[in-house]
Amino acid sequence: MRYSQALMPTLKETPAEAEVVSHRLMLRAGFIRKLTAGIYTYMPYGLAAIRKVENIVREEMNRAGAQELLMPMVQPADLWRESGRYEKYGPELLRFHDRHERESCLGPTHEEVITDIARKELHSYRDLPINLYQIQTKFRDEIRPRFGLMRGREFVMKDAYSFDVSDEAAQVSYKKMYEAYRRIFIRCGLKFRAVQADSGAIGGSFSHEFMVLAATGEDTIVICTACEYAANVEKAAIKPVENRSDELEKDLEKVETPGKRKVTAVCEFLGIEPDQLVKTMVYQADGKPVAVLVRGDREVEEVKLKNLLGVADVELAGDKEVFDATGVPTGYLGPVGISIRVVADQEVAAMKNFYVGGNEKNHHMKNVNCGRDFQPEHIADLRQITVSDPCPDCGGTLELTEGIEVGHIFKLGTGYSESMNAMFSDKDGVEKHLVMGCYGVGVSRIVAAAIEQNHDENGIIFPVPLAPFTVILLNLGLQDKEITDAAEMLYRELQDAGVDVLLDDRDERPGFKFKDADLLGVPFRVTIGKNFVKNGLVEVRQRRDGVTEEMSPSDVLASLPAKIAAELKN
RNA sequence: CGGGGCGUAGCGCAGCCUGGUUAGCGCGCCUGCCUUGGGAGCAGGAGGUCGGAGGUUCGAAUCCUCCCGCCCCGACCA
Repeated sequence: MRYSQALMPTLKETPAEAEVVSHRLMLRAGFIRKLTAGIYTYMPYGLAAIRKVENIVREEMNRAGAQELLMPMVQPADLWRESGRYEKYGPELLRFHDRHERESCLGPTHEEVITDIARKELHSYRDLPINLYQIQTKFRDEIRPRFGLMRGREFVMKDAYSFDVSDEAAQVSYKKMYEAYRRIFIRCGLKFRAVQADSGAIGGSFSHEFMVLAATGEDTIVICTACEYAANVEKAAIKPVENRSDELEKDLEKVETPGKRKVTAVCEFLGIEPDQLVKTMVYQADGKPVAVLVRGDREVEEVKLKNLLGVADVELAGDKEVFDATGVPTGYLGPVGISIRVVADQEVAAMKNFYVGGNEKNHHMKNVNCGRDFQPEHIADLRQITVSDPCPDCGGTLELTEGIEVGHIFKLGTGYSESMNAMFSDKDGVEKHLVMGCYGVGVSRIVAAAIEQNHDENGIIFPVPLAPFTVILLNLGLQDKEITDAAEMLYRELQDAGVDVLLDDRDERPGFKFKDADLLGVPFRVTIGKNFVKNGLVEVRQRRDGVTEEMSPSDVLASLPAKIAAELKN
């Protein structure tokens, strides 16, 4: 590509809308331009990066034995009614009517369509196992799109679906995808972790997320420093508390706590520590109030709560909702004699003689005991894990870190094949439900994540496998025939050697070209200038470490393509 | 949807509080000269429904009302 003919509009200044590094750099380097909230045009250079990721994903999916197909984006509502998700999916599913008033939606994911294909085309155990995938633009009407390509409403996703004869066979398919995903993210040059995850709205029984480690990540993950354990905090199970303290249960007492509503204020006033107090949080679980008990210094993990209650949505209730449901102002709520459902974190059940709200303004209770003074409907793991908790697997020390979810794999089981009646005949002639798995990669998000992980103050530093151009060739002597001839020749020769090369033949000053080369993040920069006229040498500089060498154009040709090929191998 | 913030030239911003006649600055863009190894310099030039609608006023970018859009924090998720 000749820079003089390319639409790669770089910006010196950062548009005000961008907050995170990848978004800022993608705007500055001319990757993307926003059309409206969460919806972007992929400009030529940005699209080239996306294509690089797509190709890696495609190669690894094919290597794992999956087959590519392409499903429709516009889907009939009736299909979604069959799976029960038309009602369940929520407002992320963009619904609309076509000209014949037929209800339709834009595909946020494709379990329904692929299951429809499966029930029509897969009839025998002989057709199985099979794994079908596509790389496609998805639309999810996110509540709050943000961070550029990190969370857009339109985004490029690879989604794959496996079909098996049994749970055991599905486990094999799942493992294959797990391995394929590891290879994909390694080849993309990303630092990542596979973590145990909640299976969320897609449904299913077992799942892993692939997290790129980066401070701007929207997820928090726990990693064990001693063993292989790693999990999303939403999922990270906390070990049950073994033995309850053998302290004697004391008599229940009411104490005055005028104006003290927050845990810290109550503790300070009563001269106690937060771990002697139990807070009562009211949640709306699918619209119905539930009181959730956790120790004063703990946080409720809403995903665990949601799973325990088996509801689609939980939301912390507002002051008014709390008062309407219980007749008690927030801050003084407690489980003793409360009228709404109560669930307790397992830790609460093991505590003795603790403090809770008195269910009366300006009052708390002391010497409260679970089982004696109140009986929760469930006692379960409901709080968020912390670094002071032991590893659920080995008891070792945990670390917390932020991650960007770039892949998610699920064992779906037979949920969809049952609701949509997708069957096959087994060896013994018995009709059975297909056992499914589904596997997603956020292709456009990978580009954003890669930039989050690979940049400096001057711009992007592309890993070679993702770089739209691996070499940028700077002609610093446009007026000088000798320099220009050498640049043109090297440009052709590098292209012939299969290198993605960008020739900067723009009539700009050297500093300008250097800045753009850095901003674009091209891994290798070859500069032809004065030194070529003097002694026939060009400069080769690596973007990542700034290592610079002088050599003849023929040496460039002899060494660079091989070097690049080595980086691509992995 | 709840909370916070912002809409003035392609981009980044000032002006608004305290209304006043041709609405400024930097970058970018166009023309010319000059310059050529880290976003040069000089000269000239183009480019604006001040987000939209209504109102107050002799007069509105500025004050008031409503609407729209965008960004940030939360719930959602590849």
